[in-house]
Amino acid sequence: MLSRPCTYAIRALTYLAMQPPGKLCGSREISDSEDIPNSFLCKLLLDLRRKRLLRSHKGTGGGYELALPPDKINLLLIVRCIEGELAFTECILEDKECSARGECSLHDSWLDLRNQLVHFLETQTLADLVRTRQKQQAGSTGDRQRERGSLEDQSSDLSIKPSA
Amino acid sequence: MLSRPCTYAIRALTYLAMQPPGKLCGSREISDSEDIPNSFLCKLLLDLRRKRLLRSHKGTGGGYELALPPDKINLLLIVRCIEGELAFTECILEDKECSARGECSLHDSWLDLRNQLVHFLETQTLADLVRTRQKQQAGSTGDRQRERGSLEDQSSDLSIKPSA
DNA sequence: GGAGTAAAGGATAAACCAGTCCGTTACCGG
DNA sequence: CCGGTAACGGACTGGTTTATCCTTTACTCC
Repeated sequence: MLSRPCTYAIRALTYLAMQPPGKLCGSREISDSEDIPNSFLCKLLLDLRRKRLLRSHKGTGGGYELALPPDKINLLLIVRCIEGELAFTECILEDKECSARGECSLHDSWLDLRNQLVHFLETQTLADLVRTRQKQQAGSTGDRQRERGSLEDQSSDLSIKPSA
Repeated sequence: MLSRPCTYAIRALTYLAMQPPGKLCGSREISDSEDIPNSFLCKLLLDLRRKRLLRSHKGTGGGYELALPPDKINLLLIVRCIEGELAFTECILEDKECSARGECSLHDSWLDLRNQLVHFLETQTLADLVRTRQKQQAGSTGDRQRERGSLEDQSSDLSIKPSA
């Protein structure tokens, strides 16, 4: 449904969204925590930086941080960064685009569904994912995050905007 | 969205659904008409035959025909033949299945959407696709289907409700 | 039964995507 | 300004998907 790189990107960004503002995370930290192949993640992070979804800092103590507040980054944005702008524009039955109506036998009913998918991705933001994750972790073990104390602050914090 | 083999299969079956009952079509005829690589199509047709969606006949005058009336073959059936029974059961963010709730941060909202997709595929039958195609061809050039006369009979037949 | 035709199916090849490697560049602290 | 660190980015690998080739099997017609 979503490509592997896409899911990696979403998970990496979610991880970053859970960090206290200003905190930089190295690619290794992210890939270890999220169980993503490091070298591959680096490429994705590079893409995301080029598309201005995150900022990077080289050298000692460097790393990545979100370039936007988590509630301003929706999944569609991420998917389009990774898959290209044409994600979800092509036809379900042919290779071509056929955005015009009536070009393939499924088109009209399919368009509906696709719009729903796009809308779904558009309304789900990193802030939403962070919230869900925190709920899950609170519900289950809830001890993997203990070393960072900022989770509570953030969940109240996410609806506003930080960042430069 | 749908894999290439899936779209090939759907188009091939749609082609067959447009034939008069009893007519056999060779793999070459189908692949030429639908612009699908012939050798690859043969494999797909074989799969579809094994799953009892179509019947094949060897030898002179042989070929393929649908094993069921077009309004009894929905897209989900076809997709599952080609992709396997587990199509659309996996999670959007992880590799695993996580059909149980709350296992990934997107799960609940995603389930909704996935159910809609499955429902969409389930309600669209070959008969529907044939109808749409015929409308399109009538609208545009409308001369490529002239040699077969049975189109009208079929379309009156198709409007009955399938499902379940 | 033999020639011809068409599906069956295994072996193989090309293309694409996911993932790795490794050298380079840039920044930091001393 | 030097060594360490971490992002950058190109070249490469491996596996899966997509597609082809070719031999075998089965059927029809003569």
